[in-house]
Amino acid sequence: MSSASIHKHTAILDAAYELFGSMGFYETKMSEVAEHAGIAKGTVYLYFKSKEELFMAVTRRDCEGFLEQLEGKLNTCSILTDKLSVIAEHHLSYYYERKRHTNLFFRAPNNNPELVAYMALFMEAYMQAVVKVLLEGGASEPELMAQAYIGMLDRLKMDILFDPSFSEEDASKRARFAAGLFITGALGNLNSALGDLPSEL
Amino acid sequence: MSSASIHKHTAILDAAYELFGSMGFYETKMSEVAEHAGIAKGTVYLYFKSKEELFMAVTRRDCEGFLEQLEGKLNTCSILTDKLSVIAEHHLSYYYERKRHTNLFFRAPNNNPELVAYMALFMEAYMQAVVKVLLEGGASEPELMAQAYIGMLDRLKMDILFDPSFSEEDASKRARFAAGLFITGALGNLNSALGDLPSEL
Amino acid sequence: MSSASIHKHTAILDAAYELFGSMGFYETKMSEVAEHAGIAKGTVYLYFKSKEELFMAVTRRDCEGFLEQLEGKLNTCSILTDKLSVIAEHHLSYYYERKRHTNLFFRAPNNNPELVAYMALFMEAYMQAVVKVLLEGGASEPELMAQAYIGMLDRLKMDILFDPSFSEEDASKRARFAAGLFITGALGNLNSALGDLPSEL
Amino acid sequence: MSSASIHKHTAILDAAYELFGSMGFYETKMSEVAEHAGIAKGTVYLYFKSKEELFMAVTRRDCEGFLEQLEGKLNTCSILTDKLSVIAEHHLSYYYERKRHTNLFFRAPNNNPELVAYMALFMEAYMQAVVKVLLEGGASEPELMAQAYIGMLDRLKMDILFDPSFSEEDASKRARFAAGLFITGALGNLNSALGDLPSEL
DNA sequence: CATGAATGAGTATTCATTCAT
DNA sequence: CATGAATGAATACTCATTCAT
Repeated sequence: MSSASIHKHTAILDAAYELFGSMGFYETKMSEVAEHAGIAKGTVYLYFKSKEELFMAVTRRDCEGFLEQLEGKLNTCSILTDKLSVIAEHHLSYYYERKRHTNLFFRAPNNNPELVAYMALFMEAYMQAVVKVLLEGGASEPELMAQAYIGMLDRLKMDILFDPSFSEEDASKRARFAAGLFITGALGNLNSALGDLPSEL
Repeated sequence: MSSASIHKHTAILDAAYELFGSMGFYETKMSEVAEHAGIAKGTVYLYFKSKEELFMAVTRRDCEGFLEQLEGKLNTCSILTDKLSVIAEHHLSYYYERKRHTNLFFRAPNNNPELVAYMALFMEAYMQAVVKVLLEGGASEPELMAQAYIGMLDRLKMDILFDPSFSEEDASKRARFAAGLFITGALGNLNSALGDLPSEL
Repeated sequence: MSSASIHKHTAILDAAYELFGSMGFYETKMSEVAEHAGIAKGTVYLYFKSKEELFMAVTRRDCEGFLEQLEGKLNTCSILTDKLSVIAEHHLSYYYERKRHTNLFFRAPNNNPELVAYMALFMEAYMQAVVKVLLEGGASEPELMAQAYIGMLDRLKMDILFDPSFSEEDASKRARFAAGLFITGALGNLNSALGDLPSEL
Repeated sequence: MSSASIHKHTAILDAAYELFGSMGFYETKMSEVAEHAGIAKGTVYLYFKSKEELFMAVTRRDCEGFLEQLEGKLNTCSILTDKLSVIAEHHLSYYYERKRHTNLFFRAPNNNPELVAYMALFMEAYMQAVVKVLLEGGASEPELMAQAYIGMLDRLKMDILFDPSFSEEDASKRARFAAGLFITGALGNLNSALGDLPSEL
């Protein structure tokens, strides 16, 4: 692929990310993607053979970016708790930067097995990244714990997406809260009523 | 509304729930809904004035059912930890029963402000139900903690939706795990490396 | 037909006249006609077997009223010029009263042979009424002259329909103008250039 | 616009003129227009963005043709009476050629302000063309006289439209009759009863 | 006679995709 | 490689009419 080709390929992905992310799959028109990318409608099909494939490519690029950035950040620290904090900060700041593009995930095409499969792979990869950290801490049931941690983060990101007044600082504060809660649990935060806590929990 | 009318109203909602839930909004045709409900196409429009309004009605009925069932279950126990377990069990079992209908949430229509507003209300109501429980335990920052707990549960439900071999018993086990992790945190589960835990967390 | 029936029959015609006249055939809904008439949708069909038949009935009643009123007015005078004035005044005042209901004529149903035939009959009857007057004056080619006179009047009524500021007095003035022009021609109104008028005209 | 585009544009207008003219707006289907034009349904929308816009374009082309031809014919003669004859001949021959397409005017779409506005403009332009001729003859009240003349012609054309046996020669004869009547009035044609003609007429 | 719930035929319009240039 | 004119499948919604009550 020539350098001009690569440039055009990227331009299409950028335009598609912008539109799919803000409008969703069904409300985005291929002609708009072409227009945004500054090329002709037919040209899009020289690079991506269908709208669904283009959506897949956009999703893939975004997810890979998420994981690569996470790896990079995790490599900057060695202590377990720092790593858990890094995960939380990354999750929330990533979505903070993408608050205008949430429909990439919420409004994906229906009935596309390939996309479902890819999203499962992505979730698995993300989980394994967290599992790896937890295993350094000797966790038992690391996969469930990883899922739980990711879930906490994912829900705590929601206000970021929907509350326009949410600041980057708020996001960061939430990240620290999440890491703390995950590590120490709600116990220390709840009163003595929990003295009744059954031992089997 | 006559009894025949109510019956037809319900039949349409049931058919729409089935189809929206499994195919998503965009891939569900009004003619299919009518056929499933055993009535003529035009009749659907006597009960719901548009496809979007029908989708809203289906969503509303489902969300209200979720909250009502949760309230009912919470009223059967009084101890804080039991309540947290009940929440977890409810969340996971509810989705377990609906594993074939996940697209009701994942593939909703785009650009529908009314739907977005309703989902925000629902999330708020769910969160408040959890907050109420946590306040009995004297929690500080109960809203963030509620969000975090719900997030954990939501992610832990994912395998239920996507893994066909997932059993109801697996769901129940996950619920207990989630409640335990939320209350005591990962600390007890991780090794001494966490002795380094910075105090500000 | 009972008195209640007659009342209902009339109520439907009145409602239909109102709606067909202001909205046109295609933009008027049978359900609206029923609602305006204060009866149920199905009841309309007890009196008129289709929308087209109802439109025919409305048209027929209106045209018959036009002709009957004209006859009545013509009977009040005996001089030829008075009668021509009466025709003109009638034509313009009739449409003046109906300015809100022009679509009864302009927006009739397409492809309805029965309606086309009726309108031809009406025009014929109107023309014959004028012909009868002209014959009293010993006109040759009375039919063409009648058509021409009616045509003049019909066009002169247009401003009435479309110009909201048009007053009843304006309408009356136009009627007198039309009668005068018809009788004496443009000749007296035009300058000597018409001295060149070829004899064969 | 390329030559192929212009050709297609024209083909659509021709097909639409044929169908709107004979069936009326509401009974003409866009798919039929496309079929008549020998193109695909979607292609029509590349040239005209809606059925209403297409109707407007057809109407506009027809009305402009009417006025242009009239101007051309009027320029071929200089004497007032000739010009009045030309107007009459044009009016009647034009509709004679279009006898199969009367519904372009009689069955237009309802509630289209743009169309109503355009038709008003057309009528005004037509009237002004006649007014210009009358002013050369020094007429007072030229606008009312123009309207009256046009009205005469318009009514005299009706038999052309509805009587299949009407010949082009008949049309021409009517045109001469109309011009004569307009200029000299009915007076010479009526008997002495008109001696009573009140002076104010 | 009166009702109004139910029917289902009918159509304008969109937009992903193709392919001749 | 690039274009953009052309295609045609696909679908929500309306409303005249019917008929069981």
